[in-house]
Amino acid sequence: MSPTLSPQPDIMAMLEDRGHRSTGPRRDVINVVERKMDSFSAAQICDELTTVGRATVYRTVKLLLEAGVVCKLAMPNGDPAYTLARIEHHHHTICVGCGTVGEFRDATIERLMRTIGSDISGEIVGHRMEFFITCRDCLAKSKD
Amino acid sequence: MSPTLSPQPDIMAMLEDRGHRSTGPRRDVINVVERKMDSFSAAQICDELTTVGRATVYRTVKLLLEAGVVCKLAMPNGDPAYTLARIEHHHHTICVGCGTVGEFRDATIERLMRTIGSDISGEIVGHRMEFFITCRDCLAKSKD
DNA sequence: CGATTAATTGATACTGGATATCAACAAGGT
DNA sequence: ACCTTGTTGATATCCAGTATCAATTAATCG
Repeated sequence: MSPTLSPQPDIMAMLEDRGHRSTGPRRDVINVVERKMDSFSAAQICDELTTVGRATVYRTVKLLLEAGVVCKLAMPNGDPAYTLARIEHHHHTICVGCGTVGEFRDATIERLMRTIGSDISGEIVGHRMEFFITCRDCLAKSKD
Repeated sequence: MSPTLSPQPDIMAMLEDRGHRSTGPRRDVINVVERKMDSFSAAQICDELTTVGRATVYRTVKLLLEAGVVCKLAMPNGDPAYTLARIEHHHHTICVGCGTVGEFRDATIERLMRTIGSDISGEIVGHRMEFFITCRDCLAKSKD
């Protein structure tokens, strides 16, 4: 029915593997998050899930973050947003016009990492990389 | 006396050029920021400058941010931090051990930007890039 | 210099994201 | 069914940052 972009593993099972219990509220949050095709905020989840407490929503999102199921990223203005991670290791493009978030992976970046590693006194343990773009649709719109 | 890392231009003058007035509170904030050799938070400035109101500190930091005098960056845990910008266009390394922030510039990155530009449907208007590292000192410490 | 005008200040209240507290509750093993 | 321990959620709190607005002050003009 839905055009499975990339079949999500059983997210609740992933959390159970990490030692967390399968509870109703958690399944509810996961169900909502799982359907998100674009970025979302924890507050949005709260709004859509009035049955689950605020604290639990934030806690569950945090668990998902730790499990790598979702990514936390920063919009151009710094506001945080979450996205369902569809690609293992990837980076984000964020349209400054409409806020749509895209994922991409580029081997060049990973190669660059290693290059930079040798320029830096210390050991790279991670990175954050976000590209702010004007997407095709917004470019088209801006042309009147 | 102090080993002038790179002679700071008159920051207050830069703000005046941007149409802002030279006021006591602003000069106070700038004086404190100017001396920062590492990253800092707006709250820290407030603590060190009890004579200046919270709102004014935040406002002034924002002006400095807009003028490109300071950079806002995100620590590994997402907490915001500011640093004095010493290099025109650069990226940051943040030590996850001690929180020390470094700046670096790499032509490869700028080249990469262009490469990626062609892979993305839309136009790149900006980017954010941060490297989380374990610095030499912390590496040494961890070796006992 | 002193008057005018518009920017600035700062106390206060507020927003929004997120976490701490803690008593009530439920999951899952025995 | 029972017990232990993880989980929940209402509430309070925290933190970064912004809105408000009357009082103040910088820069300009005469």
